[in-house]
Amino acid sequence: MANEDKMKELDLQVLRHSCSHVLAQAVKRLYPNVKLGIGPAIDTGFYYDFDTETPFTPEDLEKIEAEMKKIVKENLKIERFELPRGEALALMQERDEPYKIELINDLPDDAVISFYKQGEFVDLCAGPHVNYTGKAKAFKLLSATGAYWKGSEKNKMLQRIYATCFANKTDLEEYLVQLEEAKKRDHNKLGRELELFTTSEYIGQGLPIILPKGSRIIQTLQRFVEDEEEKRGYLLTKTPLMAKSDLYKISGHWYHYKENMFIMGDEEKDKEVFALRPMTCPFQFQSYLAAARSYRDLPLRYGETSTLFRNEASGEMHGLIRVRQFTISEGHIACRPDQLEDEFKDCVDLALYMLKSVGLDSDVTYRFSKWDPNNKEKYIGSEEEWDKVQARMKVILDKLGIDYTEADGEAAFYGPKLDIQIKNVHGKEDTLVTIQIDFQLAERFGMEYTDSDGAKKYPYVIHRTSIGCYERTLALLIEKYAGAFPTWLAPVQVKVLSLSDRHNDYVSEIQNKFRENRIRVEIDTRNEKIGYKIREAQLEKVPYMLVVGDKELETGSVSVRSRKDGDKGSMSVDEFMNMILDEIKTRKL
RNA sequence: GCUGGUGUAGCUCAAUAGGUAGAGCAGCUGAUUUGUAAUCAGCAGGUCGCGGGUUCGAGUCCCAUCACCAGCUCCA
Repeated sequence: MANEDKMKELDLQVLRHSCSHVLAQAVKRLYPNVKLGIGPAIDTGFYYDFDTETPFTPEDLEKIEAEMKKIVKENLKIERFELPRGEALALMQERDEPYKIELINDLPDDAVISFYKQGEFVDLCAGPHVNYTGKAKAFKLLSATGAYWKGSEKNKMLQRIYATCFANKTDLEEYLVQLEEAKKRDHNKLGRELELFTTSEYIGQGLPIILPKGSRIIQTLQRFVEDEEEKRGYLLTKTPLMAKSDLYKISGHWYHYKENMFIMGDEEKDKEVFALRPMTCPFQFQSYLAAARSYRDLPLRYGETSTLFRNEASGEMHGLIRVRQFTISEGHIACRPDQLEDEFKDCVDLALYMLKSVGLDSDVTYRFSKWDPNNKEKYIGSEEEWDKVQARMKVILDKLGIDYTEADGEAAFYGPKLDIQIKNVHGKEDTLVTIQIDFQLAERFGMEYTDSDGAKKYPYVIHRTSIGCYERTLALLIEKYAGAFPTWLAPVQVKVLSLSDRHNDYVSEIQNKFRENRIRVEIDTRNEKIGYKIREAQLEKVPYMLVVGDKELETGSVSVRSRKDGDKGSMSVDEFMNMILDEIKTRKL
């Protein structure tokens, strides 16, 4: 980013932060009893949290926005002042702002305590700010939602108002249009419109029904993944979808993951209690345990297209991105310490190859997810072990030369992770691919191998996905391509359109030929005008439409229309077939 | 799980202040045999998410519940 752009970005942050004060001032004017939380600038604008007895309605937002416009018009001077801790607390006491008092008490002893004042409004704030409220001309309130104080569900839920603000009206308008455009790509809307998936209230929340077209895309991805894993020496397993609680007690899931598991039976009453599997690891470990292992057997790479069940809280489900049942390209690699680096690198290589193949490689970021040393009960293993394995992982990551951020408290309960993150159309980030180093579960399960010196040792286990879970990946692909998938992924690759019913036999002939060559083809021989059929195929986002009439019938050709470029003229059936087969084979994006 | 919003035909949406549901598209039937983004006509389609309640009367008001959406928390 150029220096100038950075400055602009910074200016915008300051402006947005000031705009959040204007919002808070407006709220205090209209609802004096409301208590102030915090109001920072964010990527897309800003928010402010308020403690209020009666949540804000959409009508309230309109009133607040009108009041904000007044404050902007009043063009109040924004002034900074500092107070010693005692006086700062007294001021907030006097203004009856309990959350601000808590914030002051949280500040370190040597902190400078600053306030910003505009007209009658005063807020505890580090700043900086613009100098007059008149600068915040281009803003818009977007939504009101609940948000926990200090982000903890143990605390009271405050009311958050989200808004956006730009340097000028043009930028604001542009952003709002962009928001609307993004909504059109939303997989949850588009995926249903394109008949890729649906949901049923009789089946339940977080349990999407993948329709034939969506299934075809997933199948294409799955075949690709399984073939590639086979090439890379993976061993395929088919393990059960459920197990007795005994298994999860060994793995630790029973103690660290129970609230996310679907458990069948009552521990008090039943002799055996079963649970649907939330992860595949303990199952694939049984495969390792099926024979005595030598150092020569390692690495052992197990792969499985694995369906998992996780009992997510009801409010957490989202389209295909967050569901209760999903299928994932799951894999576990047992390896010796000296193999760890190469195996890890191969996992990253595999994931990147997959992402590149579907065109998502430039949309992801990397996160090194570590444990939280202040929250040890969430994890198994000792501090020394965690430090050691995290240090080793860091070395590997640095050698890979990828640009990653570090995140405390994001590790799995059994080990640190490299998470490949992606943002959806609403800007919300999720994990697409994860590669984890597990230094503990092998020992728990007694997964030994005999080393060259005759000693029994435990291998490292890498838990990894190669393309993430298929539901989520499909969702992101829908959004990436706005439903217009590359030909190799498209559920329908060609649609053959007849001009009139005398051409129907020829259409069927072409259909059969394409099917034999595994080109996904549909035909439209309805008694409709060609323009109508084209419009429909175009809205279904089919990559190629073939128009056939008398001319084509006589010469054994087809008239090709591409979704992207329109009419491409005529060519022979074989010529077209070779072209599209090549496009599919090379996975052209 | 929490906060707020939404729920009328397959889809998109109407229904004045509570008086018994309407349109476009899709579907079906018929006519039209069509040359690159919508041919015309007719027909059919709804226990207004589900369950209670208030009322002479509820799509409209109240309660509960389910699902969907945005956000928080949580996560692949």
